[in-house]
Amino acid sequence: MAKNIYVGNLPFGATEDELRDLFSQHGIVSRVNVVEDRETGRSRGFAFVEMDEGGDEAIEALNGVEMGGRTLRVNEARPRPEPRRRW
DNA sequence: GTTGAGCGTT
Repeated sequence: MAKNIYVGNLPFGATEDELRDLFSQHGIVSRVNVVEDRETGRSRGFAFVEMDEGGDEAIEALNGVEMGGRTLRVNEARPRPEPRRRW
């Protein structure tokens, strides 16, 4: 089962491709999602990375590392707040 | 700068 990871304090210059490449060094990345403001289209400074394998190792290895002058915050993501309706 | 969004079904 995949592990969902939250990555905060991101430099605004960080992209999904960079995150995928970074996390791939510690496991298998199944999905990456940089969160941006839907009204402005600018980065909100955090992202989510889903990993099939090595998620725990990646969190330990990457939490607190510097990227673009910012110290990343990495930990397991919380469940989503919004109760999206499905059909 | 800190815990996601859109489609009208994915």
